[in-house]
Amino acid sequence: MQGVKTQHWFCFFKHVSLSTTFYHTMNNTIDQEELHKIFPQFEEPLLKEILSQSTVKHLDEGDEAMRSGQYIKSTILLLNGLLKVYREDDEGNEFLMYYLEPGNACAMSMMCSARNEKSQILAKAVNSAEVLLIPTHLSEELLKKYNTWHNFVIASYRARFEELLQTLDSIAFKGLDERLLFYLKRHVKVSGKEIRLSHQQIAYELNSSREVISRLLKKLEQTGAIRLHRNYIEVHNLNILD
Amino acid sequence: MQGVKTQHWFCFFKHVSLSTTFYHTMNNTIDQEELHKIFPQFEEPLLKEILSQSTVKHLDEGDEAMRSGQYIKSTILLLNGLLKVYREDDEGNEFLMYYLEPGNACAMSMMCSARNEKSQILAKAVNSAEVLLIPTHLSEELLKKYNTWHNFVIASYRARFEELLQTLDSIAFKGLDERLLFYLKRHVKVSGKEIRLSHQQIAYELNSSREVISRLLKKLEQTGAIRLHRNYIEVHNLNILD
DNA sequence: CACAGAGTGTGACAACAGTCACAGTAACAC
DNA sequence: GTGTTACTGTGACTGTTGTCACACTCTGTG
Repeated sequence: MQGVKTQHWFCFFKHVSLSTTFYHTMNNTIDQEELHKIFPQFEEPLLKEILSQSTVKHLDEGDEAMRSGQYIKSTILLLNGLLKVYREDDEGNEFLMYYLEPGNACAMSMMCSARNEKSQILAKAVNSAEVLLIPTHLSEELLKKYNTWHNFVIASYRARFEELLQTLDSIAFKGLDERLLFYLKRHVKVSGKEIRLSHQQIAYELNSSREVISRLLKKLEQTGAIRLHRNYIEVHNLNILD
Repeated sequence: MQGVKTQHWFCFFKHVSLSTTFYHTMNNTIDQEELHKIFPQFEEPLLKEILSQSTVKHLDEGDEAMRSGQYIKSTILLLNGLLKVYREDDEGNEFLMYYLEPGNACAMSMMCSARNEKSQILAKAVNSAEVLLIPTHLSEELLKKYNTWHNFVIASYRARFEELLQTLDSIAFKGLDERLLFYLKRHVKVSGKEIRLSHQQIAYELNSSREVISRLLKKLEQTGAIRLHRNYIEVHNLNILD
């Protein structure tokens, strides 16, 4: 099992970028106007303060924005691209908790950096992505100074908590078939109806095995909800069975 | 199944209080000194502000501090007693997410009240308990005014998030045997080595069935980790298998 | 073209957890 | 005491998921 996973690891993002090929600035800077587009709720002085003290970090496909056990010293905001956030156990198993989209903040980074503690999760870039790193001390200052920022932080906590609860629901109460459906729906929401993943990759993110996922996908195809191809799934209508 | 659960529901807290019979003030007030003992990190002016505008609510065994779908208009702090926090699905299944102990805050209540949204979880009093209800507007004020309060809120978010992640781990990665062990350990931590629960009640909190739990407990007894009695489990050493 | 490697399909089997039926036992009311 | 009820134990069975073995297909490479 571990062998399969390791093998899988290296090819994991091979096909993901084929469909999501939007381009972005390769230089590690961002101007106020761009930032405003991503965070329209932030007022000008807040944007200025953020820009003056933060750094932009570029992530390539598959790069880890934060990993288990790592000390976090910044609040992480996603500028563009897509991050997948995983939970992993001691044996190297992982499963997907939720996605982060542009304009989202990583709740764990806020919590960890505020208390100078270790990360408990793993965040990986699906495609090329850029994150904004806001040093802890600034983030703390902003909290007192800007209501907007404070609300943003609280909202982020809540949003992530709720997504986590949804994931928990699907694991605790649902069979693998429904979990797969939930997974596909979420994938469609962030990446569109062409899912360019192998069955192995999906199995991996659901902490299951390829054969089982293949069988369930086959069943789904028979309902007409999806169409299977090599390395890619065409989604027609996932709400058929609701 | 539903029938069993309903039946079970009414007798759920029957035996819980036998072992945990500490007593507390029955009048719905609390003075500054008491509050300081529970929240030693809060400075005097903060305690005074909290006391001046908050109310104490008494909960009897089994009362719900918050339930799914309810609008939350206060931040909930636990003064004494013990709360169990559950997640429930649409079919009435529930499982235990974590406990709240005196000095803890309900993270969901903070998030919900701040945004005037509905609760997504269910919190029940294990034994008699008292909670402090802090109106939303005060909680918001305190956030800007007191660093201590702000840190407390952030710490609460983080603590609850981490406990949730632990629960998630045990569901996602572990078999029922290990989940049971995890459940028992946590129970011992908050309520001591005499677990006054029926197998049915445990099954319910793990979203499993009585027979399965009985079997697993039997196996555990054979290792010497526990000793089974009617309506109560005597814990010897749960770390034997680690 | 042949070949290698990744991806997919499939049948057989094992393990685990949930369900059912029923028996036995402790606690309690009468 | 009897009877009732809740709690516990147990064997048989089922369904779902994970595992293994292997065949087949697609794609890219030399």
